[in-house]
Amino acid sequence: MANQTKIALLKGYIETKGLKSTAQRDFIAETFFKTNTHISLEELLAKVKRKHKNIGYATVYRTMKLLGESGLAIARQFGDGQTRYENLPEDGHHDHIICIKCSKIAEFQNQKIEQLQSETAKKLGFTVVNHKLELYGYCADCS
Amino acid sequence: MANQTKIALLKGYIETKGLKSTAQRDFIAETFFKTNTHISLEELLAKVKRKHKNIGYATVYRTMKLLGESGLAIARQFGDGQTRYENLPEDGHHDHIICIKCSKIAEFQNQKIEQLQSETAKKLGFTVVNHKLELYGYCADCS
DNA sequence: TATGATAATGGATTTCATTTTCATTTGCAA
DNA sequence: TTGCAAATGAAAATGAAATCCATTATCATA
Ligand SMILES: [Mn+2]
Ligand SMILES: [Mn+2]
Ligand SMILES: [Zn+2]
Ligand SMILES: [Zn+2]
Repeated sequence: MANQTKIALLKGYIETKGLKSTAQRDFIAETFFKTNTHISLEELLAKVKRKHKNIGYATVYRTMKLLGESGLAIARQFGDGQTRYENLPEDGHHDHIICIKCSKIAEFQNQKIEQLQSETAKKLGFTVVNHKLELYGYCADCS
Repeated sequence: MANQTKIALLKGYIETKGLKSTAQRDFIAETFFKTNTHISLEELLAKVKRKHKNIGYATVYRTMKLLGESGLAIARQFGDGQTRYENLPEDGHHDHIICIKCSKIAEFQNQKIEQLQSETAKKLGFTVVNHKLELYGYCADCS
């Protein structure tokens, strides 16, 4: 999805929620849409501050929360105590494997696992809305 | 595993680490071994304080960290910002499914999922040490 | 049993990520 | 334009967890 499309979707979301579009939100969102990592709020704020020194922590937090709610960003927590956000992947949902030595993050998709999850949940009477699957171990370089 | 066995294992672990056995550690560990939920440190501290008012939260934190390291307790984080601990399951590793309405937690085991995880990791050059799989959704009562 | 080295304790303090507060500014519908 | 609800940003508050430090406990050795 093109970043311009995302910005349009964001404006739509903001409108339906009765919120207001602001220069700060636009700039923070644009800055985020250009990233391609699992970026922390601290890192994103630093990027934002390069052009707009006066934008504060709270606005970045608030904007990213909004992007998360709207489905235009995915919040991730890899156990280091910091929330990270990533852009929507082009090819749908993925999960992560994290190196416990060098913190490298690899992504994977496995339709079979997803299916088994649903089946397992069904047996327990649950309906799955979302899930978190993280593998931790050593990457090729570190093992 | 019997709680007495666990206490013995803990003492062994403490010894090999060059640490010391104390009345507080023993009592905190015993109290924890008697639980059968995913207990938060706050809840555990409350239980501990019923008998020993002067035991502080720092000691509970430290003791549970020790139990986690020794493998006698499993630390869990279900996304509510609090670390929870659970006792070793009798029948080996399990994962969780959490109701996003009533917070009910169900446990499950699925050997096929575990196997697919290893295979997936292998393809990416990783060796899995541990993993986190949590399903979130609605339980039978809440859907 | 006393001693001394070392680890543990617990209350207080600090850290760190995140949230909230609040005075001020901004967006936007009428 | 103007009214006013929403947003902003600096600062303070929050809450979980870690750390500090004076005191206490453990334990091997004398
Ligand atoms: Mn990712
Ligand atoms: Mn469990
Ligand atoms: Zn690595
Ligand atoms: Zn429920």
